[in-house]
Amino acid sequence: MGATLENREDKCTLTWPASSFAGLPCPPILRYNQRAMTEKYNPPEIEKKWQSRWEKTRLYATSEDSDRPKLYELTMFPYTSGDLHIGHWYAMAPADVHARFMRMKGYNVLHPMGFDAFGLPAENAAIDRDIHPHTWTMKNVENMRRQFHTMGAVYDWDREVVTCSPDYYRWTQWLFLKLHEAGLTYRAKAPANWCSRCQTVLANEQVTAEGRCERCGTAVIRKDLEQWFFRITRYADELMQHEGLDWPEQVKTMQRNWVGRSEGAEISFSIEEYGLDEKEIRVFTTRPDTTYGVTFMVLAPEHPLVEKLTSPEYKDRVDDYVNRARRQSEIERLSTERERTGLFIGAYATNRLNGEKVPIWIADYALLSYGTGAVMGVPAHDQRDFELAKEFGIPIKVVVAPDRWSGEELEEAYEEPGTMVNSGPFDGQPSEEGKDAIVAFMEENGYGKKAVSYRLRDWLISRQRYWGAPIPMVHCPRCGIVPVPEKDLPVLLPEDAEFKPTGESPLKYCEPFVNTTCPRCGKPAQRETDTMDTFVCSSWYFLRYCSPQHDDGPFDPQRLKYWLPVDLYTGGVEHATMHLLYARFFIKALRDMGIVDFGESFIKLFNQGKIIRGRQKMSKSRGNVVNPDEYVAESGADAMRAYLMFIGPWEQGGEWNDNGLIGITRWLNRIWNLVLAETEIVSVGRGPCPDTGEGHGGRTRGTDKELRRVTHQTIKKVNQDLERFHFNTMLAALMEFTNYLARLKEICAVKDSPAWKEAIDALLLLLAPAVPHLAEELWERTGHPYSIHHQPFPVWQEELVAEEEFTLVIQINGKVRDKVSVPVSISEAEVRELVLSRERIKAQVRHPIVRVIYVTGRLVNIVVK
RNA sequence: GCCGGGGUGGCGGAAUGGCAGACGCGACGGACUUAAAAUCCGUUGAACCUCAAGGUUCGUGCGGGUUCGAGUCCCGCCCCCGGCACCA
Repeated sequence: MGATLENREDKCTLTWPASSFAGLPCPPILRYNQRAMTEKYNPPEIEKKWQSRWEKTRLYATSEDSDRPKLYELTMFPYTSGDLHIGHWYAMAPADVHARFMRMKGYNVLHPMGFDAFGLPAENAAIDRDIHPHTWTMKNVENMRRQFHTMGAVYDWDREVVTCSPDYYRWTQWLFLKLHEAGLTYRAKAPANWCSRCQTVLANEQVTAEGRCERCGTAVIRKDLEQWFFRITRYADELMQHEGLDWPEQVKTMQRNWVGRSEGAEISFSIEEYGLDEKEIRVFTTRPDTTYGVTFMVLAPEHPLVEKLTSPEYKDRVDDYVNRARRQSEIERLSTERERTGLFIGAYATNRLNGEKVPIWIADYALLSYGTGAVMGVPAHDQRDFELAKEFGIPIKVVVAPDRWSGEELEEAYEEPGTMVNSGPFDGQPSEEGKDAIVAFMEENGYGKKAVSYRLRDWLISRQRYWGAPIPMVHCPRCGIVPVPEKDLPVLLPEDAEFKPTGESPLKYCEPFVNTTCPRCGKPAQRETDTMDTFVCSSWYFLRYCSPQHDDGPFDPQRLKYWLPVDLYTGGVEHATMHLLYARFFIKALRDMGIVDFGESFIKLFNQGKIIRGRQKMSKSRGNVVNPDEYVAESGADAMRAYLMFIGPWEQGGEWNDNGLIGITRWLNRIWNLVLAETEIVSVGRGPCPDTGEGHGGRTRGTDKELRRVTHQTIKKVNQDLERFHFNTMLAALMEFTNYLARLKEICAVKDSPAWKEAIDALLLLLAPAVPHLAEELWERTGHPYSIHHQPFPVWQEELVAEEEFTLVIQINGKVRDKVSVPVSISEAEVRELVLSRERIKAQVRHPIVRVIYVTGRLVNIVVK
């Protein structure tokens, strides 16, 4: 144990605060090997110890009878895909740190966890591995739950929610029935994503960006099936509003764009001459001002009028085109590089504004699901129409003149506002005014009106798959579609269904499930065999956490009233237009039914970034996944938690790097040694800090006063950073504090000083949210009662934070030329005098001084000619 | 194409319009060690001047502007990442 005497002179240059100890008389001290003195920091051991103690003492159990203010902090629950990967840690660990912080700040914090457990991956795994989806899922849940425990989070596991459990999906079904009662569900034929190889319908998420089946790579086609929808479009306008929500601008914008409200007009074109029941083709347009420029009509290939209007000589070609369009997949569409296709169907419609007869075409750029499924073709003022017209020689009629336009042909569609021409009585009007004028005119004459159209479609919730919540409906040959009575819920998912892909819902072939009696007439009937989209399950799970065992309804209203809405919701931005939109719709619908009394569930939303590796997203196929378990076993959960936070700003994500973890591990070791290493051995030459010691700037150095100042500055910084999710800079501040304390300890006998004790206690308390196990262990070892996580978070005293001096930066023409330490109380006049009397400055000010700018407490800038 | 978010040392990243590069990694030098690891101390944006103490110039993707002063604000571009993309 070779203790060495050293000359103190060369060790007194400390870095923080800037040269704090410079100028102190430095007696020689004894160096020693701390590691040899002290028990080693052993993360796996202490983490296991505290995790089990926290659990035994139910440290994180939450209740509703608290006199503290409530705070509901929620992290998006994970899908039960197998195990918790580093991305989950990145989402969960910092959120847990924040929840712990708020707990210590005195809030009654609900920070629950659960599992999104229904869905296709389980079923696919089942098919691949010949294992039941339930078995596969529950095995994953168990594994993920175990992994969550190693993270050391504050989750109250009594509140766990697993969406595939009958206790849960019973209420998913109940909510379906409520939506049904409210008229928010309907059944309609709709195209589904169909993989002809797997013989199955795919969810949108199962179709790759290239329009292929995620599993086998076959191009997905569309197949019409009777499906259930939720009328989310009824809430389109409200979903675009985010009043009172503290959400990222990006998400709000994405949702607004997704809903895609367009204002315009619905205009009717006459087809009376064909003697059909339908006398008109209705179109939606945002440009009623261009109605005089219509030179053709376009119907979506699937439009019901196509069959009725097609003249016999065009029938074969039209059928062919329609069939091709139906089969067309996204990939084919993209590969055609926007080449316009279309076909004249041998019929005409009349533009009632000018009496012109225009040919009716079909083209795949007209979508049945948007607007009215029909478009008026105005080639001069819509690029798609323009391309079709050019391709097939349809006339192009300019009705909105660009500036300085003198009748020449257009190179491309002119889509900007202009002056109306070739528009009868409307000639000469600015086109923007013409919009209203023309709609008003049409309205008077009964063939047009103002209209709004949305990009948002109703939510297709049917899945022709096994592993989901059964839709609680019965098909009765006599009574039609009849809802299952509430008392008969849940409609249990049968365990023994054959879930191999056959192209139809697996439940269809499960006779004991299908065959039932009609709840209305009591005669034999069949159950609905589709299951619900998993997004239905996740649209209300945050309500269930309030009272997960409640069996009188989806939640206990009293407890819901206590906890909801969620104060802080964190998760990935990828859910902006799916889960978050669905959940908002659900809550608005429940509000309108009087089931809840609020219309938004997530007051503040925060999106963390993604963690990548090798500049790429982590994925099993790339082989770049980081398995957190190995790192936890080696370095500990505390190091993992801290490292993930230290990578960079939470909202930006970042790259995983093993070396970064090393730095954190070293730091945690330094904390361990700082707090625990015995100091008695270091006795030679060691004396009390010179409490009245004067630094070179007349400032006291290495004193209790300074120690307390640094302590309180750190407390302030950590509080403010945690408040704003600035975990990386919070850790940097704690590292600086640790470094400062370690140096102080080395030169002064600080052990028994109250300021030192305050500093170490504060350090541990500030560390508690980020590295809960280490903080708890050191808290115990420094003689405090269990548990540090019941302690209040340190609060700074502003008067202790204040510096007595500051470094005045002296600039000449904006360039730093000198610095001097001055008391904070210095007046501007004194600054001027001091600065101008300095030799260095005098020497450099060679020209007349124009101005002197003094920024209080910071710098002075001498402006010379 | 449209909508977001970015571009700062060798790397991850700090900086209410006021000392650019905190904190960490890496690298280099030193202490300890038979040696290595670990640990500790120091140096570390670039170029230049100086025996030295120290000093000068340049520097936050590019080009302009505002300002006493710009990584930060304004205008015009370039590049990277993410999302949306025939929505009439």
